[in-house]
Amino acid sequence: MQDGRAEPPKGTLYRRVAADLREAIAAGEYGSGGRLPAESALAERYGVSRGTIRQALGALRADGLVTSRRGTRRVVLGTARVQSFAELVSFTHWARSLGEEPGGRVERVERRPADVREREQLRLEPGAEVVLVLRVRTLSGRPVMVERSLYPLWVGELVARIPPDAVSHTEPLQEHGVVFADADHTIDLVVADADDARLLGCEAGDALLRERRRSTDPAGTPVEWSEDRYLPGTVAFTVHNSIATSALARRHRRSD
Amino acid sequence: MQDGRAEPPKGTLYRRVAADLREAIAAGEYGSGGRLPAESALAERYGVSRGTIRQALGALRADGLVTSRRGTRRVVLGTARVQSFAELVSFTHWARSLGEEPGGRVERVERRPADVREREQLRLEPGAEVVLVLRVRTLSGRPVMVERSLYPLWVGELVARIPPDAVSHTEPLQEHGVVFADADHTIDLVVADADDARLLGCEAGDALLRERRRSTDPAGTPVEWSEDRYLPGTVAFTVHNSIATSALARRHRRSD
DNA sequence: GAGTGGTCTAGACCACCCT
DNA sequence: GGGTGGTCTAGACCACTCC
Repeated sequence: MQDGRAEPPKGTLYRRVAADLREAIAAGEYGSGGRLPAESALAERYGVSRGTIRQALGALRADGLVTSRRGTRRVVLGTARVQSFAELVSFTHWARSLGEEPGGRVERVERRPADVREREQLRLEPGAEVVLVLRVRTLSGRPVMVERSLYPLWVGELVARIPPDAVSHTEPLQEHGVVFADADHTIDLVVADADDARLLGCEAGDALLRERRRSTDPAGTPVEWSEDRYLPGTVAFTVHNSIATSALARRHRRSD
Repeated sequence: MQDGRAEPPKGTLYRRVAADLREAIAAGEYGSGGRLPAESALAERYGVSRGTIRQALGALRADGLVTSRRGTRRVVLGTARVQSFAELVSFTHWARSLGEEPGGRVERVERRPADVREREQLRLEPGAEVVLVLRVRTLSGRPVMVERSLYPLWVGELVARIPPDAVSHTEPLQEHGVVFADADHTIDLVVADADDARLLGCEAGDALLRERRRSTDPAGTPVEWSEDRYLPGTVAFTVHNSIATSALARRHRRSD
């Protein structure tokens, strides 16, 4: 496709073009702050239509790699490595991508009726039950996070069958056809309770970084509602947004 | 455009269609978890091509309002209100959108040579100077955040000329042609230092929620590098991401 | 005024989901 | 097998930036 770089013919056209452009940008071919070739030039170079080029560039735009503005060529914003969705929803994927050894153990599994709020989050009928799983997660043996996950029964029954010392939970779920496709995240600060302190080896009252996450499958059905609490200094969340597409929001908290 | 709803003919076609669909979803016309009409049906209803419909639906997809999957109709994920980019980058915009009274005062303005890291973030030449502005931000008179912003000289000189008691800084900047178009955010937890404690009225050593943000203008030129520290309980950050487009990332912190 | 990205059209084929 | 969204093409016009 392009001279020096390997280009295995897999995936759709625009994904291959996007991957090629990503590599070129990462290799510094256009420099930081440099200008990309015009869409028409890229279309000719890759032998595809302008629409396909625009699809590829749209992906880079969403990742915050390039600008786009009418009247001028696109400008390289940065070379930031973008993590996959799996690395976001799965602690195990994330840890592995860091070269760290993910671990963990299940502290508690509980099946009980869902309360009003839980039913709303998981879009369940009145009287429906949920499965609560409390886990400690470790990086290379060091506890870094406490995870409280809530599953609808059809998912929870699969989760409950996973061995307590299994490293990954999303992987066995995938094998049973439970796919995570969309997630809403809320990030804020919370104070460690007695459970957190015991499991993480900190003091009750210490501050923890909290991520609450609601995940749905490709059909839009909620499959998980989780609250993760991280020890300070172990994790940071990064987001890119632009005047065109903003997925990040800042929310006020009066109470909760 | 669509019977009941007001539809002023402003903006591009696909934006008008998107706005109309957003309203319909917010009004619960398809229900939560309900299915949208097929693209072809929408194209006919609005009298536009399928491509335009897809552009509109792409915007809703990016906001996490609907799913998209080959073979099935789109499903409504939620009705979440999406905040504008301005509400994210500007404290003032954000506060106003909450119905709160934004306030603040400048504590310190300082012009000095940029160090290596600052030069890298703002993409400046060796020897370049920057302007540092330290501000306290309030909601309805209550201090909630300390902001340390770094500007390249050409922006900093404009900022320095803004009255110290001005509520908004981004608005006067906009009037001088400085537009914020893209931003990278990093969110984590940090411990309050003596300055933070004094300005926010907390204890040194207390935990604060930190957001670091690098913003660029439409041409891709860095215009601001800021570190904001929020009192616990005053703010939460929310993100939507999907297997298709992920702008959020979880990063490991060994040190910083 | 030339060059560039943003928008829009009309049509085609394919991969996938469902029944 | 029928319906659906995903991909791709070829062309057109326009709004904007910059020289």
